[in-house]
Amino acid sequence: MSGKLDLIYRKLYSHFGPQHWWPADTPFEVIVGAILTQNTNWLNVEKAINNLRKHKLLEQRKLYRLSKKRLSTLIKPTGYFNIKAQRLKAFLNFLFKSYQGNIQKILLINTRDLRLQLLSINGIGPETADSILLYALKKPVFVVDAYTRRILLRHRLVKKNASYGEIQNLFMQNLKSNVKLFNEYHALLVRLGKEVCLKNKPKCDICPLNSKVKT
DNA sequence: GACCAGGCACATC
DNA sequence: GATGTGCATGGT
Repeated sequence: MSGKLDLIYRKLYSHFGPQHWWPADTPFEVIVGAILTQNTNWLNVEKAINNLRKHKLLEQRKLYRLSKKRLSTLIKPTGYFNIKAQRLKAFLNFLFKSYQGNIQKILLINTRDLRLQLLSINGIGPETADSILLYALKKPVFVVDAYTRRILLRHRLVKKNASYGEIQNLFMQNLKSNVKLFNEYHALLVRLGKEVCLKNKPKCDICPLNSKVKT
């Protein structure tokens, strides 16, 4: 399997090139985006983030002080705005109550414990926690999302009812543990899912995974 | 107008 | 542990 996952990565990278993830200026902006993008098109997330930026609110202390009501209005374009405002507030409460609002301080915690702490926050599930760990905090954790699952299923690399953890282990046990690799690999799977895997069912004729690696 | 998007919590069986 | 449902906007 390890060779297979390496091969897939090489095919994707040679086909699409680097994806430059995560599109954000600061770790805090990554975290906000990770919560806002739950089951939501990224274009809608950008509108919400730009609303926050425009009002100079894209900073943890400012959002911590902002009312939930006002926050939900600003993030309206993402959909689920009430629940997402609550989830952002839940994360901010965690950040300020446990780490005085200082993201550098949470970097001192070992990755396994930090992941458990993130998962204990209401509104942060496995994908959001892992996105925060990998893309905001640069920890070598593989992110599994709906595209990843769909693509692996399509190519018969996992069984239909595989859990999040099983899929994550598949990558983490068969690839070298490397932030840059995990970053690019997940981004490439999302790119593939958006552009190819959904639009060409069931044969996926133009799927780059069905072609030879370019040399 | 239907369908989908870089999930999650909660209820129920 | 598996399955179903609510949350909601904007693009195709």
